[in-house]
Order: sequence, then structure tokens, then C-alpha cells
Amino acid sequence: MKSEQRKSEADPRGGAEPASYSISDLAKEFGITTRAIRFYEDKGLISPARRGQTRIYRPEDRVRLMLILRGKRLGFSLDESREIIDMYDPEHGNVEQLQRLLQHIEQKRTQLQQQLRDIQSLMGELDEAEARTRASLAKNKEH
Amino acid sequence: MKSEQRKSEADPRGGAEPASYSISDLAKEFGITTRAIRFYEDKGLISPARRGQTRIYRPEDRVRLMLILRGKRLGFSLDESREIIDMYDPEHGNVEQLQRLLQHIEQKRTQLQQQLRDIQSLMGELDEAEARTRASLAKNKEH
DNA sequence: CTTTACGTTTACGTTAACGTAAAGCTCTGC
DNA sequence: GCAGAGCTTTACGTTAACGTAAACGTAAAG
Repeated sequence: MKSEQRKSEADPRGGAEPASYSISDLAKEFGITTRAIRFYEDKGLISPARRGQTRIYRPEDRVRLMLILRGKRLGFSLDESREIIDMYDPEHGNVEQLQRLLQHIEQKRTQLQQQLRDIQSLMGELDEAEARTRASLAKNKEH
Repeated sequence: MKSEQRKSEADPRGGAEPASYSISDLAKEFGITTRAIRFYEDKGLISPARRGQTRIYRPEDRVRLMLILRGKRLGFSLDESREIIDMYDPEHGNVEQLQRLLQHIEQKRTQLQQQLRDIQSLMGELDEAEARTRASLAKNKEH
């Protein structure tokens, strides 16, 4: 066998999506360390299957990882990202919990709207900054 | 004198914008601690005037503080926020530095565009999550 | 059989961004 | 003149999110 064992699980179909990934597969794909991935597991954000000691990541685990990283890009803490991920399944049957979940969703939405405004204004200011910089450059060249 | 001395500086005009603020003025206005504000100064993001030992914040200092807080909302580190604030004045005459500044601006723009995409997708998912939650709620009530 | 490549757990170290005293000035109202 | 409010500096403590290293297991390749 050509050392293909420890990498992704053999794909019976054409070549669309592996059935599983190793920890370093995911680390490479997303440009992070294996330490980080294990850390996320420690914090309860992922819980991959195991073959013996070795972690096996399914496509759903990979999706969770993507959600975590998107959260990071938006400046969320791991706790916040976990809360968001938890919004994906309303298996928390309890009516009261569902009500709180709705409030939580609404609150996140408000925060995102603020971030959106922040981005818009910052983008506008970047435009101005670029203009000023180009002007400054022109002045330097004209001499 | 009516204890108005230690607060904001007396405003000669109608009542539009104070000429200066105390550190606790700003702390209250933005819902942060004075410790945080002094910390930002330590890190070189603000440098207020002084009357003796006491810090006096001008409107421009207040603006800088607002920029810092906006940066935080977008998940920027204080270093990143400083870099962004530094983009506001191309007094860095040197042509080479100006070129790098342009690159830096472009890079920030790219990052903001990614954040924008992240927000859009997350907002969509929040909508779906809300729908599922409401459905789950309905199921609970129908019984 | 030994090297090489990958995986594991355990544990101490590090950085950013403040929090939290402690100890001391300096006005202002009473 | 003294208490109190608000300012100062100095300094040690804390949390999050990993980094880094040690010490070990296992399986394929030469």
C-alpha cells in the first residue's frame, strides 16, 4: 500500500469529497497547527471520531472547523463561536431555552449589523487614505 | 466655582462640542475603564495633553479612541488599529514608505471584503437558525 | 531491525489586553 | 482643617488562545 492509509480515507466515488480526514490534513488545508485543532476539541467545539487513539475527522467536523475559523475572522472568541454553532440544532427541546436562543440570535444579528456599519465606514476611510497617499506620492515625484 | 472645573472644559459656544474631556468623561461615554484608556496611551495609540500631571483629552483624542473601539468591534488587535490610524496622515514623506502604505491599505481592504462575505453568510445562517427554532417551538406548543 | 513519518498525552511557557489593588497628590465643599 | 472625589504612578494578577517541548506509541519503508 502506498502510504495512503494515514491520510484521507479512500474515496469510492469520482473524487468529490473524502469520507474522512487526518488531523494534519485539516491543519494543512486551513493553514493552522494540529495543536490548535486539538485545543478546539479541548474546548468542546469539535469531537471527532477515533480509531484507537487516532482522531478521525468527518466532513461535518470539517464544517465545524470552518465555522470556528470564520468566527475568528470576525473577531469572535471560541466561546462565542461555540454559541453560534450551537444555534444550528434546536434539539434543546425546552421551550424556555428556545426562547433564549431566539434572543441570542437576535442579539448576534444586531452585533453583525454594527460590524457591517463599521466595515462600510472603514472602507470609505481607506479610500480617502489611499487618495491622500497617492497625492502625497505625486508631490514627491513632481520634484 | 461649581465643580465644573474638573469635568469638561467650559464651552464658550452654544453647547455643541466640549473643547476637552477628562479621562473619566471618556470612560463613561464609551463604557470602558480609565485603566483601558491609559493602557492605550501606554501602547502609543493616544497621547493626550497634560495640565500638570492630569491628562486632558481634546476632540481629536476622542476620535482616536473611537477608532480604536471600532477596531476592537472588528476584531483588530491594538497594533492593527494603530496601523490603521497611522494611515490617516501620509506625512511619512518617504516614497518607499508611501508605497508600502498603499500595499497595506489594499491588504486591509481585502480583509474587510472577506469579513463582509463572512457576515453575509452568517446572517443568512442566522435566518435559517431562527426559522428552525421557531419551527421547533411550534412543535412544542402544538402538543 | 532501525529509521522515518505521523500520531498521542502531559505540561509548562507566552502574548495581548486589560483588572485590581496600593499608595499617594490636589482641589473643593463644609 | 479635614473629608471626599478624582486624578496619578507602580506593580502584580488574570484570561484566552494557543506555542513549544518532552516522552511515548505505531506502522510502513528501506
